[in-house]
Amino acid sequence: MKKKEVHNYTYAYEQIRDQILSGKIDPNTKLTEEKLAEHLGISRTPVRSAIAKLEQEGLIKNKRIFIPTQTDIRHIFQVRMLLEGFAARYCADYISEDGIARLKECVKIGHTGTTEDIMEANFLFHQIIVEETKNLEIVHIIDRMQSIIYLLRKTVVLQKRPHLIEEHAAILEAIVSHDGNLAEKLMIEHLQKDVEFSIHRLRM
Amino acid sequence: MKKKEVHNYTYAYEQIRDQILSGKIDPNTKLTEEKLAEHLGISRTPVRSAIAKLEQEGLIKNKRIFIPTQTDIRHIFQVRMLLEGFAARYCADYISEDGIARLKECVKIGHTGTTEDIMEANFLFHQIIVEETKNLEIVHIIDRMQSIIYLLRKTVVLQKRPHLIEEHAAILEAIVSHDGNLAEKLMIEHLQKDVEFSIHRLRM
DNA sequence: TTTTATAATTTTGTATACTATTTTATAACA
DNA sequence: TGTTATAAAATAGTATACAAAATTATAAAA
Repeated sequence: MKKKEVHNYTYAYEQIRDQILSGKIDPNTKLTEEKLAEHLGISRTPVRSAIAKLEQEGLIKNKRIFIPTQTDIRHIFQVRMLLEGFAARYCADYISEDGIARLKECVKIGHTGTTEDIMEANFLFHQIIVEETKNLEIVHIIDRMQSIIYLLRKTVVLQKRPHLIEEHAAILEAIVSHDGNLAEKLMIEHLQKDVEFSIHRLRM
Repeated sequence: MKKKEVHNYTYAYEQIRDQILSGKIDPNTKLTEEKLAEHLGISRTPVRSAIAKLEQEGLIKNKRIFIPTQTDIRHIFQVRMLLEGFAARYCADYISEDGIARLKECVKIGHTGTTEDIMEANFLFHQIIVEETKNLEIVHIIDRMQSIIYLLRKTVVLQKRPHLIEEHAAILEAIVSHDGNLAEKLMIEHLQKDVEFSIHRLRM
């Protein structure tokens, strides 16, 4: 019988991460350990651990929220194209029935849901494909990039990039019909369009 | 004029990492903060930071040196094949003169050097190709995997996997002759052979 | 006014003490 | 002998104090 009390450093990590990702912390403010600690009602020690982790994940740099350059984004998405392209190809052969059902649901929400729903569904569409590889290393790498990916997802959804959902539908279709080459190709093109649209819209 | 005094947590990180990678710490011992701190002549605080970082890099898990399963290794090398395959393809078009010269040197040492030299040259051969992409995201991902990669490199070099250096030479030749497709294909096959050989030899 | 030097302040890095938790050893029981 | 319960020891998590470093404010000089 294990009571898993959550440690303060986990609490601090999740709180700070979520506040950054949801835009609740102004990107220009300097994140000082003492203020964060005071705000969360804990001491500096667990806050330090949390910041260290967030720095390693690239969300924070020099105690400030990290805002990536155009080049940073292109590099990150190059990695996404390679890993998620592979994942899509893999899915065409090995995806589970449950995976297909969940992907279909994501596409459906993409057509009918609220903005917030669409944000979540877009995240999930990619997440499901990645997780279906059962490769935890890939899952972790994508996970570590979520902060930056979130920025772009916000842009393409809020500013309604054309054909976003149709592209998801096409990728799903390629997977369902076991066409791995096509699934990979479509995934790479899809991510490429996200980058170009976002970089243009964010005026980078 | 900035005097960059190295902090204790950096010192601790490097010391512990190097001791693990060089096999100076028995893989079965439990890494306790206090003993490490005492051994390094510093307090627990910077040691804690160092361990946290090493845990995130996958070198340590649950305060013990992490020994990957066969599946872990296959997953990590799947990522390597994707990223380094891309890197090799990229090099065929864009590698610098200096890069080619350094790769040639690695192949040469592979034929003539001591075991230790060959270890270093093998590391460098891959490292140079990865760095030539100028994609820091890819560089960092590969970097975070070095602990596991090191294990396999040790195996293939010490146990003299056949054709190891010849494969490097073939990859280099494909790069020099600007054949990106071939360079990628050879790199993937090369890594695949490393995995199969090592998993067999390590009896996993 | 701008620039530079110095002082004051803030913030981080480290040590240490204390508490909570986990692990290990010991003893009681089946 | 093996299993479970309890005590003890070891270890990790946290708070806090203080020192070192970085940052900011202030004053003096050009």
